Amino acid sequence: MKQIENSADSNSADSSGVTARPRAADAVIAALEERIVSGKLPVDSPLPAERDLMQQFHASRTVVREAIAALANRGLLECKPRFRPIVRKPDYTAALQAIGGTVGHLLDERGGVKNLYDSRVFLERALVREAARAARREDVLELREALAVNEAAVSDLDEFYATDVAFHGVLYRVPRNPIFLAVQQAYIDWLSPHWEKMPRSKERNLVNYKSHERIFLAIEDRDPDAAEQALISHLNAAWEYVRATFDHGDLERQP
Amino acid sequence: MKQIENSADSNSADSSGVTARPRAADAVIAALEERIVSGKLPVDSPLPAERDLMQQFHASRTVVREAIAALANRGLLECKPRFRPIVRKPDYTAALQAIGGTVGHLLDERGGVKNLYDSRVFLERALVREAARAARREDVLELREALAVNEAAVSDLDEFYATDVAFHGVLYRVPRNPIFLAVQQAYIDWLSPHWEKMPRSKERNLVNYKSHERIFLAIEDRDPDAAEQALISHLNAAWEYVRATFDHGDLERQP
DNA sequence: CCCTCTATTTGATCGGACCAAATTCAGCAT
DNA sequence: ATGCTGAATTTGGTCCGATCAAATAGAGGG
Repeated sequence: MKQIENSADSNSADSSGVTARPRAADAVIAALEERIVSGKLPVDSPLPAERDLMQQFHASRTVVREAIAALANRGLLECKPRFRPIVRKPDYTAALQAIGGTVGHLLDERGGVKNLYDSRVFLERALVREAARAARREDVLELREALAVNEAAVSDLDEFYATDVAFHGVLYRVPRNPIFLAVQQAYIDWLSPHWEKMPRSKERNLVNYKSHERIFLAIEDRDPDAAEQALISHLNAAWEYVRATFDHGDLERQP
Repeated sequence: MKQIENSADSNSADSSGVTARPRAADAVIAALEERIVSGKLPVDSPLPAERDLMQQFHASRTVVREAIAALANRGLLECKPRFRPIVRKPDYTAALQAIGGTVGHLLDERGGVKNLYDSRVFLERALVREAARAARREDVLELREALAVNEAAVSDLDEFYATDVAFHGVLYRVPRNPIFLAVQQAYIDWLSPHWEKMPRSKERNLVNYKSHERIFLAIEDRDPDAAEQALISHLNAAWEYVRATFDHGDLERQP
C-alpha cells in the first residue's frame, strides 16, 4: 500500500512541514511504476497508447504524458521521440548514465576532470590491491589474456584504447559486484570524451602496455603494495601526459 | 555553439544512424540550460513565468512545460508543486540523490543491499588506508574529535548513529575530493533506511565505538594495514549484526 | 509468402479555458 | 512611515479538443 509518495520528479526537498498537495500526475506515476516493477508491464515491451492510458487511469492526456516523461527521466521508460515508450528496469549502469548530463557540467568546472580522475585512481588503487589479494585463478587468466590483447594492439592507434579499457575492466570485475561494473562504465562515459582529444602514438601505447604488464605481474605475485604502486605510476603518468599536452585551467584540482 | 544535442531526457540510445527529429521541447531545454549554466538565469532565483517563456521561445505552453519538467529531472530546476521553479546547479551530491529512486528499486532485489554495502566497505577500506598513509594533522585532530563525540553519545540511542556517521564522514573528507562527500551522502541516504529498523542498544553502541577507536589508533599510528583490518572487522561485524537480527533473503549477495 | 501501398493509429504540438493557490498591491489601522 | 489585511491579479496544474506528421497495421498484388 502506497501512502503518500509525493514528488513526481527527483527533487522533493520538503523543507516545510506540510506536504504540498501532490499533483495529479503523481498518482499515474505511482500506478505505472507499480505495474512496471511488479511485472504487469513486461520489461522491453511497449507502453499502451497514451489514449488508452488516459482511459485506464481516468486522467487527462496531459497528466498521462507528464507521468510518462517523469518515468522516462527515472529510467523506467525509454522513449524515442515519435515511438512507443519501452518499459525498462534500469540497473546501476543506467542509473549512473542518467546523471551523465549533470556530471558533464561538473566536469567543465575548474578541476572537474581532475576530481573525477582522482576518484578513479583512488578506486583502482583499491581494486588492484584487492586483485592482488583475492583474485581467483580465472581472474588472473582473464587479466593475462586482456594483457596479451592489449600488447597485440600497441600498433593499432584505434584499437589500443579499447583493449586498455578492457584490461582495466577485468580489475573492476574481480570483486564481482555489479556496482563496480557500472562505475567503470561511468568513468568511461564521462572521462573518455576528455581523453580522446589527446594525441595517440605507438610509443605512448607501448609505455601504457608496459605499465599494464607491471600491474599484472604484481597481481600475479600477490603483491598488493607493488600492484598499487604500479597502478599509481601508470595513472599518474597518463594524467601528466594529458596535462602536458593541453594544460587548461580545468585540470587543477578543486578542493 | 550547440550542434544538435538531442534527447530531452536521460536516455538517448541512438542506435540508428539517423538522429530522430528532435522534439520541440529540446530546443527550449537547450536554451534554458544554456541560460542557466551561463548564469543569465541566476542560481537560486525563480524561473520566469511559463506564459513569459512561451512568448520568449515562441513555443506553446506544452513544450515550455515539458522543458521545465525535463530540466527539473536533470536537477537544473527545483520545482515545488504550485510554486515557481527555482534555478539550481546540481553538484555531485544532488546528482546522486537524483538516482535515489532507481537505486531504491535495486536495493529491493535479492542481495541489493549487500551489493551496496560491500561497495561501501570496499571504499572505506581504501579510505582508512589513505587516512593512515596521508592524513594531515588537522585530519587526525578532526578524527579524534569525532571519536570523542561518538564516545560521549554511546548512551544516547538516538544520537549515536549521527556521531557514527560523522566519524566515518571524516574519513570521506580526507582525500578532499567532493565526489567522496557525495558518495558518503548517497550511502547514508540509501543504506540508512535499511539500517534504522535495526534495534539499537547501548551495548551495541559501545562495541561500535570501540571499533572506531581501533580504527583511529591505527590511523594515528600510520598503519594502513591495521586500519584496514580494523575497518573490515567493524563493518563486517555490523553487517553480521543486522543479518542476524532480521535475515531476509535480500541480504545475500547477487553476483 | 513476401513486398508495396493505403488507411488508421498514435505521438507531438498547439491553443484555449478553468480552477485554485500564490503573489501583488492597495487601503486601512497603528 | 510602518505594518497588517483582504481583494485583485498572476500563475501553475489540469482538462479538452483539434491538427499534423510519422508509425503501424492491413489490404492487395506479385
